This record gives sequence, C-alpha cells and structure tokens, in this order.
Amino acid sequence: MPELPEVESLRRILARSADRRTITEVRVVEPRLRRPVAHDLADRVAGRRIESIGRRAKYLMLALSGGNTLLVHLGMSGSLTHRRVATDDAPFMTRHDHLELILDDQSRLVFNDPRRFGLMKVFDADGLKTAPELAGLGPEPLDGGFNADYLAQVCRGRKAAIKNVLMDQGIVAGIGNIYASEILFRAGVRPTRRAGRLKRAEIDLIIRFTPIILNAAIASRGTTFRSYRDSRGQPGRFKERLMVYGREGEPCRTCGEPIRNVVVGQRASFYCPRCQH
DNA sequence: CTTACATCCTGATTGC
DNA sequence: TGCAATCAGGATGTAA
Repeated sequence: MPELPEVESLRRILARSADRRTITEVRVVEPRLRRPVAHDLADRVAGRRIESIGRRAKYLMLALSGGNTLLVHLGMSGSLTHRRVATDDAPFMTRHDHLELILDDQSRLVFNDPRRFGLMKVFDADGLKTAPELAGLGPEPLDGGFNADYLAQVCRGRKAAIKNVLMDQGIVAGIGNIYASEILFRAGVRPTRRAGRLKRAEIDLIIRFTPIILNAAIASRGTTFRSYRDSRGQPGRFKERLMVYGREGEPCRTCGEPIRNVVVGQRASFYCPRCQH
C-alpha cells in the first residue's frame, strides 16, 4: 500500500531515470480506474517533456513542458514501473497494465493497478491550483508545518482515535495505515487513544518520531507488504524493520509481548499492549 | 463541524 | 484439491 515513503522512493528513482525525457506517446489501455481517465489526457500529455518530478502527500506530480501537470495516485495496489526493454521476466505488457507513457529513449513508464483504485489526471497551471485532490491536504509530515503546537491544536477536543487523526489527509498528508501504526508504537501511544485525551508529552513524541520513521522507510525504499514495487520492480526493504504492522501474535521486538490487532476506524491497527499506553 | 460507513476493485487468504 | 466466502484498504460521497 503506497504511502508517503513509497511515493517518495518512486519519485527519487524516476527523477534519475525519466526526468527531462519527452513523452512521445501515451497509450491508455484501460481507462476505468477509480475515476475514468479523461479522454483528452493522452493529447494533453503526449509530446511534452517531463520538466520535474514532485510529490505532494501520496500524489506523484509530473510537471510537463507547456505548463500541464500529470497527477498520479497509486491507490492501494498501483505501481509505476520504468521499463527499458521487454524481457521474459517483464514482458512488454502484463496483466493490469492500464496506461503507458512512451519516452523518447524508447523506455516506457507503465501504470499497473490490479484493483484500479489509482488516479491519473492532467491539469493546466490554473487547474492545478484548485485541484480538488490537493486542495484539502494538510501539511507535509517532513516539513516544519507538522509540529507539536499544530498537532496539539487539531487534537484538542477531538474524540476520534489518534490513529485516525494521523491518517486524516486533511490534518497531515501522506501517512497511511502502516506508518500510523509504526509511529504510534515508537511514541508509546495506543492507536485507540482519543486524540483529545493525549498529554502534551505524548504529542511531542508523536511529532518527534514521525520524521524518524518516515525517513527510515524512505532510506529502505519503502515497505512491500504484499505487492508494492518501485519503478525498477524492486520491493521495499522496510518490512523487515516493521515493529508492529502485520505482526499480530508475534513477539514485540522490544519486550516480547504478543502484538495485538484491533480494528480502529474500519482499519487493522497493530500495537504492543505493554509498550503502548 | 465531526463522525460513521458504504463504495470502488481483484488478488491473496481462509474456511469448509 | 476445489471452490466460495472473506479480507485488505485510500479516497470519496453520503448520512447521521
């Protein structure tokens, strides 16, 4: 499930392999993603050069010559792979390859998404400023905007579980189910705790560990839990370093207590009953 | 305003 | 072994 570290890893790899290349052709094989790919997307992308590759929250942003921006979201099962040639292991097209960007060096960026929860949308410069996908996003967790004063303020009076607060893209942008659980483990706070009941010291710990966890995950090029692959088709290595996510019944790496799985806001949430309070 | 929940989808896993 | 039921979950839209 691609979250900020996976998308940021993808961005960094693509920045080396695809940046400054011209998109010579766009092929839409399956437009039925979560929202249909616009019929004019190919015309608005083809022939333009990739000027820079950015990221906002879990969105990848390809800035194109002429002012258009291609916004990409991987949903839950999406990947964007850079393929230079067809091989036996990676044939030219595979199942669930929905859209491909052909670059001027004959390589291709292929969007594959089995569950089709992803997004591919193009904006002009004005449209990007008012893009509904980006308009309501909260601060980036690796920028200064996500600090203890801010988190304390948004938690004040809230009855929602702190884990739901961390996953609310309007409060802080880019954290999903895996990293919310990992951050709360490191902060020693149970995912079920009501946000408004947290002490300032606990808020401080959440803020302190958020960039530590996310940067460590980026350094491992993300977490591959089931299917995530980076643009070279490689899995992320952070799964080996997960402390709680997906480890129900396994011993806590700190104290040995079995990790528990509780449902918070319709999502599986993992925690150590001894290390987290 | 906040919170709850159904919806989209298919591969992997579980149950019988 | 085989098939059906269940689960997983990011963002969105609607309802309470």
